[in-house]
Amino acid sequence: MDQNKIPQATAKRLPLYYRFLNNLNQQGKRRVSSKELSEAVKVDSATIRRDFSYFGALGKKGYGYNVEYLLGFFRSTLDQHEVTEVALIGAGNLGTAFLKYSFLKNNNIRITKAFDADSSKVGKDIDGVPIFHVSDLEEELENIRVVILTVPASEAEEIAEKLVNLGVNGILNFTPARITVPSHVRVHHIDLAVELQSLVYFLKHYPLEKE
Amino acid sequence: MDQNKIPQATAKRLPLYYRFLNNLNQQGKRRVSSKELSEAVKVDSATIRRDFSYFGALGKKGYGYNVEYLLGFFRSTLDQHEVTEVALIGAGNLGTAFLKYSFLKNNNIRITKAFDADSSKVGKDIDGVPIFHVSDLEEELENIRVVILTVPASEAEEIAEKLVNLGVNGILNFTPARITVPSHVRVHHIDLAVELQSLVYFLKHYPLEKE
DNA sequence: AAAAAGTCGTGATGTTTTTCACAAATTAAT
DNA sequence: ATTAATTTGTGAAAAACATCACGACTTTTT
Ligand SMILES: NC(=O)c1ccc[n+]([C@@H]2O[C@H](COP(=O)([O-])OP(=O)(O)OC[C@H]3O[C@@H](n4cnc5c(N)ncnc54)[C@H](O)[C@@H]3O)[C@@H](O)[C@H]2O)c1
Ligand SMILES: NC(=O)c1ccc[n+]([C@@H]2O[C@H](COP(=O)([O-])OP(=O)(O)OC[C@H]3O[C@@H](n4cnc5c(N)ncnc54)[C@H](O)[C@@H]3O)[C@@H](O)[C@H]2O)c1
Repeated sequence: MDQNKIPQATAKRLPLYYRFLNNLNQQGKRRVSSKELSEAVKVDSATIRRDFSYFGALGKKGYGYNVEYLLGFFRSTLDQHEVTEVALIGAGNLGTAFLKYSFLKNNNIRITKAFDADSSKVGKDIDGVPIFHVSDLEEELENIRVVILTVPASEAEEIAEKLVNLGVNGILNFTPARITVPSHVRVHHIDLAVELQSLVYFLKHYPLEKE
Repeated sequence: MDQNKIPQATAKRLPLYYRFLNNLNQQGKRRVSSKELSEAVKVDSATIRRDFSYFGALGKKGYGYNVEYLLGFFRSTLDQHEVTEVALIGAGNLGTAFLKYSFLKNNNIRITKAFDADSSKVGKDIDGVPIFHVSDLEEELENIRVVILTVPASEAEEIAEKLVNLGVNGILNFTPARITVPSHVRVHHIDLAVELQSLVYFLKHYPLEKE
């Protein structure tokens, strides 16, 4: 659908722009330049202008961008007018933290169901999100298309396969396992240990100049 | 230090390679090809060979790579022979999940101290990590150079400034705030809401072909 | 011993992403 | 009105990254 020509790097920044535009709007700001936005989101101003330009001419020369207009534009581009329902598998330490966090206000995303293999957790709820047994995935998942995966790494592959069979096509994978999925399924890996370790590596091997 | 010429994209993959090599080694595997590794970590085999080649000729034509040798090489490249101590600021939902997770075995990283503003948490410990009051940062932070930041977004900027003044030069920032730091400080943002939202965006706008 | 199969390292090429730099347009100041 | 200051949108260039494809070498098979 839409424009298949929006670069992936651009697409990844859209939610970021959206959030800052929301902030600006709430602060009552009417206009904003790519330079200001650049300072706020730490993305080069030329990159921001380029990003926006893929969607047409959203700004005005000499003026900048109208906050309200831009916000509205991105709201619909990001489908923020409707709630996206997602499920979470693995209500452990990390999973619980996500369940307690609301993605609704800023992202219009709601975790509506959680699943776990631990029967002592099943039947309870965390911040209003009911926890089902993972064996009930088939009956309970319904038409949810996006899943947050926070199970132990050893379970990841097996669960992922089940999810795919149930029609899931997006997985946000927090396990260290690199799961194998058919090409029509999109997996984003967030590998916290790798992030931490690579930060440490950069610090030791890429000394940054002082000022 | 070392080679300033290792591409950032390569550097980010090193911890991933390291983890899989560890797995292979524990499984008793003696050799591995870039093709096998590629299937495991989902990175093109040419990319893997290119990545490795920045460090010299680590493999042998017709044979592949010796697991133990490669593992040893990356262990020292990633400074895995010594424990890296990090601190965590904000022992809330997300912070607690991190405190309960051990980065020691696979990454040789240990969270040794946590800080929070909530005095009901101060003095306790989570899985052996003591929680101090954030006002004691100066006395307690000592020579810790890397910090995981899991405070509310509104606090991020102020805390970050304090951290920088205390000599921190690496921040893993989980808050949605894009913090401003001097150029000698490295910040890696992990923006969970953005990750989730961009996954949703990709699914709606980049339909993947079925097989 | 020779042939076949496997695999690395890398020059060359292709792709994606970022950045520069400036004409064109608008706004603000004098 | 005129001039100065802003700021966009984008062609062009640069930088970063990924992939192809093959010679060289090793291992395995026959
Ligand atoms: N917590 C962290 O800071 C952290 C850091 C890096 C990586 N991770 C990764 O994130 C994942 C989750 O970590 P965690 O700390 O929350 O672990 P955890 O053990 O606290 O939680 C895992 C949860 O999954 C449930 N579970 C186990 N098997 C299941 C199955 N087959 N189906 C459904 N649920 C099942 C368990 O009952 C548990 O509630 C792990 O893969 C871990 O490696 C976590
Ligand atoms: N939990 C999630 O799933 C999630 C998702 C996306 C983003 N985030 C971001 O991660 C951060 C942490 O989220 P959370 O859910 O753990 O929040 P939380 O409210 O549970 O935890 C924040 C902790 O920081 C402490 N704190 C407050 N002010 C402080 C200060 N000045 N110094 C030190 N500690 C202070 C609080 O006492 C609390 O313990 C937030 O910025 C949030 O936006 C969290």
